[in-house]
Amino acid sequence: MENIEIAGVLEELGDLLEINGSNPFRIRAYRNAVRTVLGLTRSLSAMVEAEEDLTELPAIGKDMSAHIVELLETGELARLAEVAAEVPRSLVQLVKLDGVGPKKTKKLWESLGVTTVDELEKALKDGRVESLEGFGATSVEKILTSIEDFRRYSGRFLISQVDELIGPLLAHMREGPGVERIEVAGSYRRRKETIGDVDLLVQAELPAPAVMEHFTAFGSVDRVVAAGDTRGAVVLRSGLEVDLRVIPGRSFGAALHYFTGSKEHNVAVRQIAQRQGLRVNEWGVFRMPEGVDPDEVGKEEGERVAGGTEESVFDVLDLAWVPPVLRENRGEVEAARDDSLPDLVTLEDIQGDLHMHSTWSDGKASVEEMAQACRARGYRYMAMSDHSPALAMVGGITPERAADQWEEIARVQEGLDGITIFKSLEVDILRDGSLDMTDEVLEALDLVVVSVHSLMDMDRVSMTDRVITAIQHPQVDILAHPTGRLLARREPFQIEMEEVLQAARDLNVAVEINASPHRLDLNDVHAHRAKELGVRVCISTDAHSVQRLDHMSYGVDQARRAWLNKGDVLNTMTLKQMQVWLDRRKGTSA
DNA sequence: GCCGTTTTCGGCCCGACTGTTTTCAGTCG
Repeated sequence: MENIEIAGVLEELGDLLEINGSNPFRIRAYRNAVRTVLGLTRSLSAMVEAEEDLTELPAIGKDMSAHIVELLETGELARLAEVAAEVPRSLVQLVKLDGVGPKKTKKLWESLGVTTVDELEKALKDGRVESLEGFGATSVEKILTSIEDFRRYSGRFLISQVDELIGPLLAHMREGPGVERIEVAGSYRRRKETIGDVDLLVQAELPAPAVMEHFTAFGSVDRVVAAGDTRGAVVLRSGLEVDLRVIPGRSFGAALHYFTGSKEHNVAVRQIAQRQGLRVNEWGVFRMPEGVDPDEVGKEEGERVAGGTEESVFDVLDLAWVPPVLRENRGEVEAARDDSLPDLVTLEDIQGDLHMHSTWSDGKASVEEMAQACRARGYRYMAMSDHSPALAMVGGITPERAADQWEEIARVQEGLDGITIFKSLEVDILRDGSLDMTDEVLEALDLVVVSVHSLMDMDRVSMTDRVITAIQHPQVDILAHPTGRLLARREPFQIEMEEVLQAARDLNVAVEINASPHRLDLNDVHAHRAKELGVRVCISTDAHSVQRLDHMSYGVDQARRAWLNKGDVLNTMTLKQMQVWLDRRKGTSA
């Protein structure tokens, strides 16, 4: 059983316990355990196999550990069956609807016998819900809308989609009356791969009803969800929800920190504050007078000690300012305290792009157009890495055509100075781990990228063997999009990434962070693990057009979320260093 | 259910908005 499936079972059990009215802290314990499991780079199955003590993992205690072992051994969980005997499992779907939580779910089920979204829809339409205590005509309408949305946009938005969608909104808000400053917080500011909704912060003197009016009047607003004094929410026609908070200047930094999250990061920061007798909320940092119970006083009670800027919030807690990409409570708070935060790689550090396509396979631009575009981006080198012939549908390059392409590359190179074009191919990894190209051609290439494009439903052991066999080929330099995932479309294939990364380290092969916003593969957890193991990470766009070369920034964001610094990233090397690296095996085998 | 500079029991982050139960519970982030 895969980690993601184990996390799914624990999450479902947590949801059911919540509907059943269990201790809220027990529910939180399940949520925390799910988070830990999803963040692992190794499969729990392998860890249990190696007789490792799972309770060493954060948020995994005696019970969780036993649950995991039981799931691995039997594929089932007796505790889940027990709870499911009391609470129908389908109810977890209801809790996921906007405006419906565990309490209302329980009420709907106990009073009306509703157990599924379809049954709920029926009950909403025939008036049975409206007559229930705690519900009314308005909530019926709201829930019906959530059901519609749930069916229409059952997903999150890619960060690149959000970039496109909110540009016009930001421009609109900048023209708003009394708007002094505007920032996007939340997972967007943390540069996560996908975004659930957008958190917009506007600095203005309160009260500021004109700001809220201006916000809800934006042209692309489909409907207004909420519109209070300081908080509003709208859904755009694209289905993207945008939350707006209006914040006075004295609190803007505290609010920016609070709404940037993550939730887990905020909890960790609050705990530190608590130990220092300070209270942190979105309005500022406050020192509480002796003997005053924070629960008994107002939100801005006590002596304000910080809040205008984000820096001031960290500073008063004796923490270094933490880049938003690191705020996931994965050690950044401790690092901020010890002043040991990483010096993260930046887009300016990138010296070249080592994975792209041209019209020789399925790209839209010629070799020359791609080369010109790379030079215009200030790169010193690039790899022209079209597909190998296994991808017949995209016109992969056969051994016979390879020489023709090299001629063209040589011709383009002659007319270009300041950038070096590496002869390359993105070679398919075949079923048995062999490469879809003759050794002769592979040896003639400057740089070899390999990747999996077929038979993605192999079992984990076979897929892991397949990929490791492939990178053992002495000509391989980079393993591209190592898990094959397509965000919001295709799950990663099953592979034991820990073993692959260790093999890459031993073989001195780099692994890719594919910068396409549809892939961002490796993910942050795996890329961080690569760094820990000393595996070189390469950030590449896999661009199929000139414009998509600009996706590099998404890849850099992903690398930053993985704590990578310049030295961890292959394509921050100078041309000279890169040429030495590409020759690395000649030195060792001689 | 987890965890320990608050340490094996007792605590676990905090506030806004909405609708409806006219004083607050539920939901959300």
